[in-house]
Amino acid sequence: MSRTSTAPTKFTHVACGDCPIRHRAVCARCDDTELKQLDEIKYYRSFQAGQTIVWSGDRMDFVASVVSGIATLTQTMEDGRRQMVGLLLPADFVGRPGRETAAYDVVATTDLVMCCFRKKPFEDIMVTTPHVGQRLLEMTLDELDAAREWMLLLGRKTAREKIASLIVIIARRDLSLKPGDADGRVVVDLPLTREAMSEYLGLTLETVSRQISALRKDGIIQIEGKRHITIPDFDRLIEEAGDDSDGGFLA
Amino acid sequence: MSRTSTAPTKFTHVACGDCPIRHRAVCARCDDTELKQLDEIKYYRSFQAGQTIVWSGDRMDFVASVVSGIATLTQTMEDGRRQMVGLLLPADFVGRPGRETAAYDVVATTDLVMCCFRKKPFEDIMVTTPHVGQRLLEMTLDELDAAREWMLLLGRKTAREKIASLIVIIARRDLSLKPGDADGRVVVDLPLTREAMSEYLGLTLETVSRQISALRKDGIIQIEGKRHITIPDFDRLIEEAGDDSDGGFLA
DNA sequence: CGCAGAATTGATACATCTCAAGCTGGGTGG
DNA sequence: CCACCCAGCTTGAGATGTATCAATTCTGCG
Repeated sequence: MSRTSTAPTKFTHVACGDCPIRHRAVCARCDDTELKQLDEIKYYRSFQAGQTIVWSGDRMDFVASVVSGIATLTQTMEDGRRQMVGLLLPADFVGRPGRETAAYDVVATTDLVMCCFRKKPFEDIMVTTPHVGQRLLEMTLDELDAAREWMLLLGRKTAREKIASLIVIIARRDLSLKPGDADGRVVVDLPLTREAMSEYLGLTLETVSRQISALRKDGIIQIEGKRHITIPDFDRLIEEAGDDSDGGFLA
Repeated sequence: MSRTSTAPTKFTHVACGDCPIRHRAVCARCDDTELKQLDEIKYYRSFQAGQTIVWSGDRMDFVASVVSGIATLTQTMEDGRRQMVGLLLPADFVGRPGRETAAYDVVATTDLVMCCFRKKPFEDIMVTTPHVGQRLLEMTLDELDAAREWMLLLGRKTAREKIASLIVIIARRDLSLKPGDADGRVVVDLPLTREAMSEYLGLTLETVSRQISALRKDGIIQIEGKRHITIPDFDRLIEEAGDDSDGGFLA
């Protein structure tokens, strides 16, 4: 259980007011009183890249927000086939109030910090104060929309479109944080291994690799190292993704 | 706009107390006062099988519950590829509070009756009373779970497993209404055409047809007409679906 | 009866998977 | 400090599952 190379930033107990995800997480709408209630039942946990946080079927006595880092939700079939069903970025919520056991494996893809709430008291807060439940509904509806977009990708897109779509999704999330020039050149670092991408996209790792190479050969993307991608023409990539073009970039 | 063959049951204005979905829909937890508020902003609409209720991108000034019949949510790509992303049964909710335009096509698969609420007043009720939002959160979390199961199907299952899974899903929903003998012989009527099944499963219509024939030849299912299916051994079908066996039948 | 929509079946093409062999870069121990 | 090692990745060749294109065959209904 010793720490490897990069020690994750230590959050022993950050005041909610100073929290980096204060305005986007499940607590976004809370007033000072509510925040204080949450503060009393919260604790931080850190995980190393690659670590499995929860196994599907495990008893889970907390819910949590991702503070920093990236985690995935994955389903596994008996014979080992795996499908990612959630990609959790900072501010995203993990766990389901009212459920005893985890429905999916939760894995830290990078070093990760989570703000955990003991489940029972969290459920109580949800009943007594409106803002947590309201925000959670909003976030869950967003996740459902994302899941449905993902279903279109899994059911109908070609391998090349899937790869292009994934890069677009990651690039957009990056752009939503640091503005950058809307249309032209875009630079992204993939936070996923080829294997994790294949689990996201419902492909094999080899097909992922081949299609990335193909996009590179066609000049749609440029690659340095394994993970660092430059997109010379973002609109061109969006076309490759097969998405309804209309943008929705700022919507 | 004339009525065809089977005229749907007419619900001009049913008292909420007598509503067939009273205890399962978004209003399930409402007390009499809340119910009365909803009653004031509701109206019924009927649709014929095959009719498109909403087009993706349309302005949508209501949200609704399915009262009877079946509807689908579908996404369409520019070149016409289509993926179903939602299958709505009685009590299921349509629309998203706080959103202006529809994100998906909504199509009546059978004759259909919906209980519609004007959006703005509905949103007001959600803010002022807790029970509607709480129930909607619960339902949305259930839908998200279903979507994630669906993603595993789309991303990792074979055509045969997809067909078997779909029959299991439909059979379970039927069983959850009328009890029936838990394990043995099960009888189902498919509420979907082969084409609708193909849109659900991310397959072509021809592959759906072939795999149904294959399951029939292997004795996993028996078919009378196009839609009526008998499952002599439900556990056998579940195996074919590739699902984690543990059941979860009554959970 | 005969039509039209729905479904089945066949032959072939093709995208992706599978199995297998190398490559690459960064960390480690000698 | 260098050689090795190994996880992550790339590339190749061939197998295979599903899509595509094209006839038929059903079935309910006018």
